[in-house]
Amino acid sequence: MSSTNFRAAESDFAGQTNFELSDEFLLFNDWLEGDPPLYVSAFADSPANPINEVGESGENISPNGGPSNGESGSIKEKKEVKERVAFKTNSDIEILDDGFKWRKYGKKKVKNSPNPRYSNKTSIPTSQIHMFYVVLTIFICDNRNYFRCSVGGCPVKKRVERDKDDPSYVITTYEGVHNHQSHSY
DNA sequence: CGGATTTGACCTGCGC
DNA sequence: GCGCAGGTCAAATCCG
Repeated sequence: MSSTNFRAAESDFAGQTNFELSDEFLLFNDWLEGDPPLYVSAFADSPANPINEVGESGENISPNGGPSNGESGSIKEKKEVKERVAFKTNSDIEILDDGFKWRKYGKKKVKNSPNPRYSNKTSIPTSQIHMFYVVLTIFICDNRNYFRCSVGGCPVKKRVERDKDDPSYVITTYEGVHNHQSHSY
């Protein structure tokens, strides 16, 4: 499953301009070889290339048709399009080891999530049912976490969140290219 | 004690 | 102009 599917995704993006395969692809490939139960797909996510998801056999399953040729569309020209790679991973854990060291710098609650989950506010007195309800109402949410590569001067950022449509999937979005090798080397 | 994480505040862009 | 949401900052806190 995984690695074949993943390589299909890789080749799918290989022809795109504005898009360069980075070390994460190779590291994820290695990681998948060791953990075959996980399903992983990859898709491009940039203003010029909204979402091109890759199916099991590598075919493009995006409703927008085939992979973009990368030419900039009508999106705001002033906004620089950084290289961005997103991984969709079927996993219970949200923080996957991709061979790089990350420093968390922010967290956001995703509003109106169709798949609400409880936050980690666990110290709720269960005897107080009313309060329990109130607290849950306030804190039901999904979180989006923001990370920066902890290597000084490296511009790479990563964003981790649950898939809105299927909470069993974790979407990890990488932005930029590392200017160094991973710590696993 | 130093590095990592948490979390509320702040900034910015966008739609109405 | 205003409100909202996404993204980032930075002080406080945690933890090895």
